[in-house]
Amino acid sequence: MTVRTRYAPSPTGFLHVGGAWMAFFNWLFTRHYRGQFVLRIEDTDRTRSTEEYETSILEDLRWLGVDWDEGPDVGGPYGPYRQTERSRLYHEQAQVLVARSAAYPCYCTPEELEAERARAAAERRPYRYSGRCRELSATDRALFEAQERRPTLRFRVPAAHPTIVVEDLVLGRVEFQPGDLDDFIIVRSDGTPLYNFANVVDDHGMRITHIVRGSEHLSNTPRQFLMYQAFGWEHPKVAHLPVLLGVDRKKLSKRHGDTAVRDYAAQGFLPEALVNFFALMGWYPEDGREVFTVPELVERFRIEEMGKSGAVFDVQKLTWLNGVYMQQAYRRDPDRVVDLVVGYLRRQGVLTGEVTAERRAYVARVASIMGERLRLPSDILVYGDFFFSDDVTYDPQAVQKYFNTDGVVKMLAYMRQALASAPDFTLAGIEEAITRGAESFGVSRGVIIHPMRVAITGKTVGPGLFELIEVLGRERVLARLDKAIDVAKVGRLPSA
RNA sequence: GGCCCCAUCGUCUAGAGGCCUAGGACGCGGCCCUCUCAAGGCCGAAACGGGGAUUCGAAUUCCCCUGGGGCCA
Repeated sequence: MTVRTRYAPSPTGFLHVGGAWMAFFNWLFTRHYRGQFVLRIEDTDRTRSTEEYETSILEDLRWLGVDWDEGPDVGGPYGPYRQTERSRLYHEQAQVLVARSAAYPCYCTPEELEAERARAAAERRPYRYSGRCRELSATDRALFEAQERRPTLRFRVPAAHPTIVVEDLVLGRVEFQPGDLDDFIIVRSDGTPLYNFANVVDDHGMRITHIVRGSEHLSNTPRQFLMYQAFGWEHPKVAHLPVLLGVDRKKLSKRHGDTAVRDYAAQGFLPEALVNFFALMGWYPEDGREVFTVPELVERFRIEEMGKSGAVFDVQKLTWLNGVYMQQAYRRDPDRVVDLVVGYLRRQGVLTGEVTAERRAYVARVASIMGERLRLPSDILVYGDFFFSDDVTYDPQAVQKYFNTDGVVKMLAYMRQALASAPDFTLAGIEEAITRGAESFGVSRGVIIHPMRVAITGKTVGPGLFELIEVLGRERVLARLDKAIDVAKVGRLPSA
């Protein structure tokens, strides 16, 4: 039997990392079994659903590398793949249930139901719909209709039904007592289907064999199983995955800051890092390895090994993993990393206008000497803002520490001349000049290097000094040394 | 309120009765390396929510409690 699964987002916002995580595991499970993955758009909330969001969700899924075999954009044999285009099906299937007396119209008004609920609360017993419309006669119905009451459709939970057993692929066996269920509504009085019901119709209609979804749907499962039974359909196998949590251990939501996949994309997180990180939230291979290619994940993933408890989305670990993938990406395709960095610098307004080949080559050189420091494109500015602005910002602590020593001015002036007259301004030439400088002052190179770094970059951290001097070029380095000498003469920042 | 799910270091987790003085990773601290930072190497702090029960022996099984989450209302 071919495995068929689905991911069914509502196009009411951008793809969320929680949703992406769920989509990814559905996809991973499906690909592991060489199955078919269906994308269904649950756009019944017409007030909040938009085409733009739908498009963006498809884009973001593709960006992550999650592809589908059937969906609203590619079609397929079991369409349509948008719920709004399937209303006729829900209506037809509802009538099937009514015809079988598995569902019935309920004319109770919200006020009447509220009264029932209040009474239950007063008597301190759990509220369940009384079932007063269960056995309405034709006359009763005619009477209600005459009052222009618009009925909802309720599913008739079979009396004396045996325990409903859910064999969950992740949670194991979970039992539900039918007596705890009341006759639930499947179609609203305005004729629109409820989530649970539409889901059953869609999943069966789309020949879904395995439902992989969030654990918030576990409680819906017995109701859905009952509906499958009433239809005479075999229910799909189910797997309920935990929900992703924010740092406060609450379900991840927009309150937790950046949660949209495109926010992460915009920050320069790589899809392969994100996807690898997703895999690690809820599943670990037996050998404890953490870095995996997607094909490896597809091969090794087993849904039975999924964790049952909710995982906190830890950006720090994601960032670390992104660094791992950045290095790999740089080794394989430096242009890709340069593109990311250029994109970041443009968004930051550091690069403006057309990025010429020359400008790009400069960024590429900066990126190359950044090495492992580049975990995210933004690290280019964390460690190398001075590459993109001649107006160096001096770190006060750095000035304090390295410009207060006696002889710094003299030493910087000396080195300025040494670099000005260095026969060749290559890495070797620069290193030689500095080494000679240290010798003539009778100090170790570090004594010279630290103040020079502060003088040229304004900070104490960053790429190797020789490299950075070479990339900056003689002219700019000399200008910065001149300026720094003025600063060092005062020994502190000019009070500005 | 009823029902259901979950529970190991700050975080992601390994662990399916003895291999656990509870392992790894991120993060954190220290040392080494080193022109700084990062990377790398070494070291360290850091967890089985509580209580019963079963067993020669429990992180691992069962029960209760607590805490968190969800569905229905």
